[in-house]
Amino acid sequence: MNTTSTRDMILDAAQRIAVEHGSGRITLDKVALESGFSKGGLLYHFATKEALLQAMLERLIARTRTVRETHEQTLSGQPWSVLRAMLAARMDPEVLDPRVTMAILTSAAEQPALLDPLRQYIQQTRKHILEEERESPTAWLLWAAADGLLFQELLDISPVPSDQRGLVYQQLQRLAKDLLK
Amino acid sequence: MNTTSTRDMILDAAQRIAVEHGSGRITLDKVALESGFSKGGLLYHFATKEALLQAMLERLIARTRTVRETHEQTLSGQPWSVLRAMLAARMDPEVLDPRVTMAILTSAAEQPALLDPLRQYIQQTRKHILEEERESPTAWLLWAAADGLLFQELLDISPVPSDQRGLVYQQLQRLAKDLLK
DNA sequence: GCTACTTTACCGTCCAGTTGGTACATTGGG
DNA sequence: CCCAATGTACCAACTGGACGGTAAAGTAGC
Repeated sequence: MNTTSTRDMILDAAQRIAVEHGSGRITLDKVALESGFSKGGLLYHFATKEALLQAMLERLIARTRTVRETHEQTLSGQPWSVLRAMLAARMDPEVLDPRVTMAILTSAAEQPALLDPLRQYIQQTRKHILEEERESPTAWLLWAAADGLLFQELLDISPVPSDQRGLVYQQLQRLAKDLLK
Repeated sequence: MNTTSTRDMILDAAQRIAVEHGSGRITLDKVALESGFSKGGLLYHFATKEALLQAMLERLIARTRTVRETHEQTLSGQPWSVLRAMLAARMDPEVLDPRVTMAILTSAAEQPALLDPLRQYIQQTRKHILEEERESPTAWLLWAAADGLLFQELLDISPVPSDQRGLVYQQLQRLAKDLLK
């Protein structure tokens, strides 16, 4: 069926818009223009703009999950392999373009339900972690640190000059290895 | 001059809008209604909507700075007192209502320059920290963790159930004390 | 009557979603 | 095997409301 591919073409266009228009607002008209379809065409495949954004988010989550699972295999057997794989996946620039993330987030401010798939994924990951490790405030703190680094990047509000951010990230990995046993 | 107080009344109204309307979009019409002034009245005091949001942000920063300085006095003499004071100020719910923060952030997605005052404050704080301590990736990581906790709260994407988040915050304070010496 | 402040009425633009189609493929009854 | 009925994919034009901003006309205090 050609349908899936059309939907993907539209989502690709939406992502390109997010990237090109500086993480600003995604509009249906812009996506229509960029994708080569008419607005009516878009709305045939995604009933509302929210549905389109949700599909974008879901695709992003699916890709993140895949990358994480790859890292999990590398780390399997080691303590906290799931959390550490998640942290590693976060750094993969292929998956999580900050500008795309930002575009979804701004829409989420007006439509909190938009992030429901993300919340579900987060809870799955939490459960997955707790299946092999005990509760640990430190672990959740490191998770928050990873989120913080992402958002600092998104908003360009990092206290650290860009050429030194790699060190901070390495420190995150190191602490994950040392603090959690 | 009465101007200052009127400006503050308008900013208060804008914050109330941010809180009541679920961190969604702040509009001039809503702020006008809430403040009791007409829209023309608002625009006399703030030339554009962006100026209004910027003023909101600046007031927020000023308040955060005050709270931080109070904590600094308590911690003065101890290592990393500035960073630790900053982390402590972050926890103060009086200052940083997540919904107000979110409202500013969503506007910032379209107007990146809006956050310039914040970026300036961040760099000041960084400098202030480096005046008494050496570079430390761990310190910046803890800062990122504090940011991450805030954003998780904003977007309701914390992996930790709300009744256990206090433990994570405590862990942040504890690590700041133990890891940095 | 000048200055600081405030209002009312209005404008232009942006944008999600609707309407009423067209073109082409699929299918089932005779 | 033909063709009418039905479904799928897509489009161009339009609608209506939200929203940022403007213009001109007040009004109150000095």
